[in-house]
Amino acid sequence: MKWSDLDQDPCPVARAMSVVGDRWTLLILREAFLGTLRFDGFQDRLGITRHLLAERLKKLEALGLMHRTPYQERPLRHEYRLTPTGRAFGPVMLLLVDWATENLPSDLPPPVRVVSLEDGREVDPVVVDRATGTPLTYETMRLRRT
Amino acid sequence: MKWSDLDQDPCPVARAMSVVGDRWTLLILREAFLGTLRFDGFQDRLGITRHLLAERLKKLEALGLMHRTPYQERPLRHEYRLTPTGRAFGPVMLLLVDWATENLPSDLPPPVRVVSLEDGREVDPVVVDRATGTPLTYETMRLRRT
DNA sequence: GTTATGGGTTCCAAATAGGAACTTACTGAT
DNA sequence: ATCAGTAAGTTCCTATTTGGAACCCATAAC
Repeated sequence: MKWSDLDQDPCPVARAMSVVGDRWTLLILREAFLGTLRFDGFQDRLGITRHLLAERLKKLEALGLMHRTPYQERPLRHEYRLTPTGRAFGPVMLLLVDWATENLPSDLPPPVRVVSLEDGREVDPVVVDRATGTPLTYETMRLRRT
Repeated sequence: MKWSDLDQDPCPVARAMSVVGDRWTLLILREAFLGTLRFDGFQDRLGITRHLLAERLKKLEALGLMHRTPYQERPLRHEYRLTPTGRAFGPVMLLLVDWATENLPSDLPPPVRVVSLEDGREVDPVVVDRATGTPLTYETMRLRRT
C-alpha cells in the first residue's frame, strides 16, 4: 500500500488516516480550531518547520479540510480557514481530546479544553445513536467487514 | 518538539497524535476491532512489513491500548488484544469512520461498517453533551486555551 | 530430513522529517 | 536611499523513519 494513495482507499479508516496519520496534521487542526489563521501563526505556535507546514497546509487544502483565501493584496497574503469538511471534524477532535484525557495520563493540567458556546461550561461528550439514543461503546457496537 | 516525547505532552491532542499519528497504527487498531488477534493475522491483512508491525504493536502495548498474552507454550506464542483503554478508543474510531465516510468521498462502497450489537443495524452516531443532551458540533462548542 | 508455521530480527535502500539559510515582495522608520 | 521588519514560502543538507527482502529460531507435521 502506498501512503500517497491512502486518500483513495475504499476503507474510511484508511482515508481518515490519510488526514490524521501525518505528523503534525492533528496539531495544525487544533490550532485552526483555536482560531489561528496565518502561516506564521501556525509556525510560531507549533515550532514546526516552515517546509513541513507548507506541505501539510497544501495537503489539508487538497483534501478539502482547509482553504486559503487572500486577506490582502500588495503584497498578496493568504489566511487559512477550516472548510465545512474541516469544521465537521470538530466532534472527532472533541472525542480524541476526551479519550486522550481519560486514557493517556499526564501529570500536567491540559492546556486546552472544549467549552459549550451556550453556557461556557466544559462539555462532557457521549456518542449515541441518532435514532434510538443508545450510547455507542465497545459494549454496544462492533466494526464489521462487509 | 521531539516525536518520541509526544506521549508526555500536557496537551491531549498531542498525546492522541502519539497514537494515531504513526503510520499504520490506525489500521492496526481497525484490525484489532475487527477481531484479528495474531501477528501474522495483522501482517496478512495489512501488508505492513513485519518490522514495523512489531514496533507498532510494542508501542501500542507501551501506551496501554493493547496487551500481549500467551495462547500456547512450546513454542511460546502470543496474541494481541485490546485493553480497556484500547476498547475506549471505539467511539473515536466510530466517529472517524463516520466523518471520513461523509467528508472524504470514495467511489467504492466501504468495506467496513459499524453495527449495533442489539439489532444488527448500522449505527448513525451523534455526539451529545452528557448532562444536557445538546448535540456537540462546531456550531455549539469551541476549543479554548486554558 | 525437509517443509511449514508463527513470531520475530537484521540489513540496506528509499522516503520523510528537521534545521537553518535564502528569496520575494512589500511597509515603515532614519 | 538605505536599513530593518513582516509574511509566506522555497532550497539545501543532514538525520530519522519506513519499506522490502532475507534471515533466524523453535516446534510440528510429512
